[in-house]
Amino acid sequence: MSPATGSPASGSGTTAGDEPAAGDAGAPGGRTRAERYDHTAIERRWQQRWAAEGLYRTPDHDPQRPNRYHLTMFPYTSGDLHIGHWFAIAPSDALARFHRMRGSNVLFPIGFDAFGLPAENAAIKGGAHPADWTRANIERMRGQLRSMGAMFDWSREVATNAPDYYRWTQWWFLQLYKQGLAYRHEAPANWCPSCNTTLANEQVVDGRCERCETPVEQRRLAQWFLRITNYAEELLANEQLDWPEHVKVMQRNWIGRSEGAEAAFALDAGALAGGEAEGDAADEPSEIRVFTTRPDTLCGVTFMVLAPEHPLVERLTTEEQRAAVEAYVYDAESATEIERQATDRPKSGVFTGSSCVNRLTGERVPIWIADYVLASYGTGAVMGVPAHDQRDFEFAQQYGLPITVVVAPPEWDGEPLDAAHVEAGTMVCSGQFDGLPSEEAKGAIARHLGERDWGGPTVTYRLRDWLISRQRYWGAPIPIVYCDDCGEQPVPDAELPVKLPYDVEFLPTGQSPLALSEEFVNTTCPACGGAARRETDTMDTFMCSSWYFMRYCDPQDAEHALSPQLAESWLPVDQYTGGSEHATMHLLYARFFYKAARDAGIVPGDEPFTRYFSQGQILGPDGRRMSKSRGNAVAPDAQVERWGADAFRAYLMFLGPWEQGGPYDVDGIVGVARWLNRAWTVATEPPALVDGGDAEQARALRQQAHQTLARVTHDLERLRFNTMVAALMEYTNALWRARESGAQDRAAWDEALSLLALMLAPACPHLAEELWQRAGRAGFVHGQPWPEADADLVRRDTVELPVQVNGRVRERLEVPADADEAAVRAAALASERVRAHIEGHEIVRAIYVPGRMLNLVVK
RNA sequence: GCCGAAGUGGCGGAACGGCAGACGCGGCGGUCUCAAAAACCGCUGGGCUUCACGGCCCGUGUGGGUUCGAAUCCCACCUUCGGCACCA
Repeated sequence: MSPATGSPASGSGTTAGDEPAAGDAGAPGGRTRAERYDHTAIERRWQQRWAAEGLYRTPDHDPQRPNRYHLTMFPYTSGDLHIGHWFAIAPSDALARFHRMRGSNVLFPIGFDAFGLPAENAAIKGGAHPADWTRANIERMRGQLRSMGAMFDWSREVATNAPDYYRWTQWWFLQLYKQGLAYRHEAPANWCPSCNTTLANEQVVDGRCERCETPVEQRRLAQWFLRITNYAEELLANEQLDWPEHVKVMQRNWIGRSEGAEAAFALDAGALAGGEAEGDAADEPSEIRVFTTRPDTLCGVTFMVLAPEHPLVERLTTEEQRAAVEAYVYDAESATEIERQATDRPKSGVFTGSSCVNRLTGERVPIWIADYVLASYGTGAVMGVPAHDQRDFEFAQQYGLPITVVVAPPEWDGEPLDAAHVEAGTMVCSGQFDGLPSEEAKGAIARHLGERDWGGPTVTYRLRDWLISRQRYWGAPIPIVYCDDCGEQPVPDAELPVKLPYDVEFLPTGQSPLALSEEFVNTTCPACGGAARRETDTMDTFMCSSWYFMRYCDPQDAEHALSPQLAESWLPVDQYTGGSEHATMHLLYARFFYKAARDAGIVPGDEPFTRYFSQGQILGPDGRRMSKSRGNAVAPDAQVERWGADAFRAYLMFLGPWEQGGPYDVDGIVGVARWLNRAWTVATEPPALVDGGDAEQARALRQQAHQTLARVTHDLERLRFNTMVAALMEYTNALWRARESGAQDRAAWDEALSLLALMLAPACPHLAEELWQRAGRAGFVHGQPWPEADADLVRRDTVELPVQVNGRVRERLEVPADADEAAVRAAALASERVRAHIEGHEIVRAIYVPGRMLNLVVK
């Protein structure tokens, strides 16, 4: 087995005979016949050599190097790799390489997110089976990924559709089930009529399906949910994570914590109209609970509103109102989410005929239903306080309901309001709470409710439990069996995986395709051995991607999803990179998964991704999202073929700050290509070299090299790839000029070229390797330690110091970097140009920042 | 409506409160060539001025402010992009 980290001895610089003659480029003073920079041959050669020598195989432990886990989001198997993949992966690879050279045993794995709708949709269009389509795509994408020259450890590749992967996805589901975090529940669910499946809340964007933009409807179905809400508070506490602030804010907004109170409104005993049909009085509710962030307004309640889907609606509806209520409920349920959520239409609702009692005041208020109340938030019921909530105000106006002010606006004269007063004020008409500032009354009333068991202070989240059931074929089957006698039963671990059958009519019909397969459905009960039926829904693919980074640590383990030892040695991920479009989906789900795994004692720490960086989005040359239909897509393969992977990688890094993204200018890459050609020429056609050359010139060259090294190192540390490339370009230009200026000191020149290859290694791994090898150095450049910049050389001895008069630059002086103020001031006053501006004025002040500038203030 | 990020040459962008425009694209002029491409060399924010070297003024979305000094910090506004939104 080859050494995993490419120790210097393992791959010697001598090359096999399959390479073009390196020429005698290194010959003293030799300007030999020019050899072109042949990126195609170079890249192919080194990719083969690295693979053959196992350079990037990462051992689980290395006695010399600490483990470090770098991860880039794995691609979906949608077909060809697009430029966005390159933009996401190339800088990540550069970063991983940098940390590897800095001495870590870096794990940088890759795999495929392979289950999900696109495979089925493509299959429906093209006729190929999703499994075959996916396999073909993986094969093609593997080749494209290899063309990047990234340091992936391919021995750890995972694909989420492989039975030995989804076996463990199913195991995770059962693990969560055992932890009480997975449950089946019948409720109205988001339904995409085009994809023919339910969707998680996170997958509904502006009332439309995240994938196909079809307006989402509600359907009442029994579905599997994961209790992500159990972790709402912990997921909210993300301040300490080293993540982009905007992503943390998005997650916090998504979780949406609201502090307030729950209040129970009393129902009359036997008041429920539908009660007799449902049977015993024991389960007859005696109250309606509401959630409010404004307990201070409780005495201003003049009506109660339930969501049309509220479970009590039917029983609260009186005979006289039944027709109207049923018509309203029907309309509300058949409306799309977009229609339901439109805020600009007038409020509507229907009276149920029943009433309830506000226990705080003893007042009786009518119970209405209205579609502005959401069944899925809070308790699905709200107290109507028209004086202090604009929605309730509009509703009260619409239906002539009373408006009672209980929080008096400052200077209020008792006149009726023309809009809700939602700000703070002084309590009125609220009995014992009168006179209190409303902010204080909030807590006082909430506590009052708690003391009497009428509710009390509480916290509500916008976050809903994660709906993971999908009525589609191409996913991991949910490992549950239903038995008439024993009910819902988990499939025993030993029977996993529950295999997804190949031979199934997978066209989506709204019914789960697996339900059509007798062979799949019919099974025996794990508890009693009797006949039973399998769950036929599959899991949301976000389940598969919530733990893939764990599997990379232990990809072949047949006994565990991952072993505790390997979890301990690799997790959590040190550096994660990927797009922030996953802020409230994958990144939130993965955090939830990790916390559940932690509670099960499987993984260390509390968070899966210690540090996360989100790159921006790469756009088409026209500044719009790239897409084939727009005709503005740039194919990476063509760029690689024409310019080489190294040039393409470097150009993607050079475009701008990585977190920003931006348009891809197809013409701009020539600048990078020119740069690499120059680097090639500088390295392969050196100037005349002499031992003991001009000392001053040699020092200047070494200074250039070490100053660049300091910049490049700093830029890599802060993920500023664009300025790293710019620094390398400047350095190459400096070497170019040095080469033109005549003979160079041999030692200085060799060091300068060696540093060039080392500094190129993260961004342009193939060219760096080629130059390293041509310089006759041992081992792979990627096995070398990252060089240390010499502080003495980085420091500048003299600086060009601007001299300002009243803040305007009038002169530039070449002075020693550590010159004292008196010396600089004297030099400044000796300057003709400075004198011209201070003549006839008095110098009242001077500000000197050593090494930066001198400012003379005159009057 | 609420929250967040960003506005700098023709373009992408650089710039610990201290020389605005690094680096690159494009453009202009030149070398090489029969020619073109490639490559290389020089110039390239605007205005005024000088035979010239040079000098002066303006300039980082707009308007104010803090400071010896502001692209950078503060306030208000405008625009663009992203997120959330009948969430009680």
